[in-house]
Amino acid sequence: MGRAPCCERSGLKKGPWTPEEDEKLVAYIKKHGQGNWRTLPKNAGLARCGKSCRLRWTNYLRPDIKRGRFSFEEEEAIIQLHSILGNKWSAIAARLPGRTDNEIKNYWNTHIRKRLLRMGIDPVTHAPRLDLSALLKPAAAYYPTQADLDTLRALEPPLASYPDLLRLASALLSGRPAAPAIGEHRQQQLLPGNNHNSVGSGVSTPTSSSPVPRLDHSTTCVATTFGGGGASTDDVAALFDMQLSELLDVSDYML
DNA sequence: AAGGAGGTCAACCGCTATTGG
DNA sequence: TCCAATAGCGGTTGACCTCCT
Repeated sequence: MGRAPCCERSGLKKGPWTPEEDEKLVAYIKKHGQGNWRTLPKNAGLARCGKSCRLRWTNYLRPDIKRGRFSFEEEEAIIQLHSILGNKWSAIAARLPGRTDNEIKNYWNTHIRKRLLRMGIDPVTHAPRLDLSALLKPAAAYYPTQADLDTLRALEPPLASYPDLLRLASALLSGRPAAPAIGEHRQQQLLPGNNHNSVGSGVSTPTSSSPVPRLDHSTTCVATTFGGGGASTDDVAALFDMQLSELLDVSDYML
């Protein structure tokens, strides 16, 4: 597969699109459909390469694009999906109707990533980087102390406001299985094949080679085998991380 | 008021995947 | 099966904007 010569051809315009160019592109696609991006600019009377036209259309001009600030629900979904899919922006975008991969990528890099870092959460692994992470260290993971739970209880807003996290923390303390939590429910909803709001047909499903496959394990398995030695520290960390990120995410919105 | 710093986001770059001859 | 063309993806850049000093 050779490299596409694309924009390197001289005489093709680069940089920001003018309203006139937008008009031409929209009018052409409305009339003829997307078709062949390579020949589209010529047929539409645009001095742009096909790649540039495709990008402009998919990221900006498409009529179904939702513009404006991301809602809390969207942001929450992005964080959850990113913990499952990693930097698969197109796969994440396919699960957020009206949002483009570029928009989500930008939003992640400029907002969410920084906020997670500020909150002490690693945006790549989604693992807590707070002192709370002591709960997840191998030596303490299965037998956290009462002091550890007290730390969680002292959180503002109160941990009691988040029964799922509290339930998991209590399970950590008692060593008994945690009941299915909201994170599990959401993960079931968000995992490929379980989403009914998915748009587009070319959604790639994560494979074993996914960059962040940690949460491919069933959280139910983690929860029910918890305390019985069946769950790895990573599994527990992943589940706890999901709950914690939900807690911290909500608290950030309250600031 | 000026200008420097930092944030935002549209657009580009370079690569891989897919398709079709 | 091979190879070229094309589509699509994730990472990066840079112009523009806002905020701060």
